[in-house]
Amino acid sequence: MHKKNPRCAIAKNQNDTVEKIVSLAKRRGFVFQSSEIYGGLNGCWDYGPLGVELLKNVKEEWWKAMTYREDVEGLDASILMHPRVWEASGHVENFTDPMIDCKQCKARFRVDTLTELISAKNKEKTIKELDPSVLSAAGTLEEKFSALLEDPDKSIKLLELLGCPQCGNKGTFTQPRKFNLMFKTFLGPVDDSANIIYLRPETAQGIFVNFQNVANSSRQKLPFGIAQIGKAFRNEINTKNFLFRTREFEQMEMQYFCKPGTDTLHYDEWKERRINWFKSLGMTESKLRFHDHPKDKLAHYAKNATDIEYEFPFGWGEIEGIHNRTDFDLGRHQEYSGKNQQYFDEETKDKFIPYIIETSAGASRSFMAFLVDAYYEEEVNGETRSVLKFHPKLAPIKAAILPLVNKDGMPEIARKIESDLRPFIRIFYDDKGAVGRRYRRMDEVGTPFCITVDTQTIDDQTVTIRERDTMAQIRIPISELLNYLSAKLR
RNA sequence: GCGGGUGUAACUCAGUUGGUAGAGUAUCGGCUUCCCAAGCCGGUUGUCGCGGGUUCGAGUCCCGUCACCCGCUCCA
Repeated sequence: MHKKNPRCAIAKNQNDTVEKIVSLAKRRGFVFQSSEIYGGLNGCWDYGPLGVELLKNVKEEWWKAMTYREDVEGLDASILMHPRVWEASGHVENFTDPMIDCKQCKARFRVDTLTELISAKNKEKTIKELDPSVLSAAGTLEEKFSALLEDPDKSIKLLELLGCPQCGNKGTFTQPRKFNLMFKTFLGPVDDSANIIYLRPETAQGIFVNFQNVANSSRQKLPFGIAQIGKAFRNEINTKNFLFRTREFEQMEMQYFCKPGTDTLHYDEWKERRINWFKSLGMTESKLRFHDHPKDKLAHYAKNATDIEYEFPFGWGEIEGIHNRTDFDLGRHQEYSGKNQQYFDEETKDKFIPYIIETSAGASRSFMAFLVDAYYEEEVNGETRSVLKFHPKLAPIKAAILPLVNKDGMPEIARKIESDLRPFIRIFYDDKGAVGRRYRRMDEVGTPFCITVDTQTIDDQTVTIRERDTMAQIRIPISELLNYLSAKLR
């Protein structure tokens, strides 16, 4: 009866759905805007009482699925890392492209690739206008032009003289802006450029640099993985779509180290395991798909890459990436650190740098996908019932305890049940208002079970359990409650 | 970053040509209620996003700014 009808049946359009969820998230304490009383902070969100439970459950299920295995170890690396890490990883080089926009035609250009779009004749003419002495200096026209573009003082004037390659207008460029996606901060109390370090833009590097530590201390042999959950930070140009693109986010990553030649096999295996994880927690299968990266668009480190995408109301969006990173990362860290990152295979007696299969899921994005996927509006007796059909393992509150009326000894029995269950299960006690209203309140926050104490309870020590999705009730003895619920939550 | 839209109670929204801010829902306290947002009585809730300006007077007009949404762009 877990029917998966289109959740937009009542919502007027897709945008309404996100807005309703954002509203519900705030009203019921899932997600608040960061620093809200100060007007908010762009792209930052706080998890409220129910949100933190849902997020914790998502992470816990991931942790169990990924590390309760013989071949995967856990790790929790520091957010701050040695600056050389980000040189080795390629982030320093690749995260700092100055960009300009044409105010006229709205085209955007990377300054470092702008030179390719300008004709030689035009370059010469523009340089002559700006500073004729440059032309007589050594070097090719390309080099001179690029040098001017990179010069912080001269590039501004150069850009004023250049026509936009797309629309031809002059003087329509914005100032060049550096989009450095890594957050900078300072190690130590002195704001000295020598002390610049970064907030990690991904958790992966913390795993790579600990490869030898974990291998040596855990006595693992290839193939094996290292898993980590943690915050990462990217100074995104645009934040967008609620929790989907934020500047601070949480990743759930597992890097699987394997022998070259076996990498494709492991890549395929982890692809299947990872999409099945989302399915096993109730995510609608038709809203999940792989999006394989075309070979010509792969990142510099990858041999193969795919995204697990979820169909959000605003379209398909990546919730997890699975990449074959080859020996790029360990190779680079070996090169930059000077420390050997090879693995010695006892059986074949050969040494090699392991290949890495990466599974990198967004905890915040998964949170949002599970939240959006669970949201339904249903017609019940002419009224709209809004309900979050979370998998019981993910539900923030597992069960509510409701005395049908506040008299005849029912509250006393209900309170006794509450105190018996509370050490084991996240529960909620509610005696306010009509029971129908209480059921609906629990539906709205996704509580899978409601335990109701009624007159019959007083006679025979049984209670009803009302199931969220079907609204059907069964009656069981109070003494069986914990067993019953535990089985359902397992 | 550009363009467009929106910011008024916890939520959804009214608010007239500028004249001391409202509704529904929610929430809280009662009464009533034996199973799906029922009813009755009463109570609480506001930096009108923020800052300036115009004005005797600004939620309303102007400027700036912040945040959110949509589109473009971006997303090693």
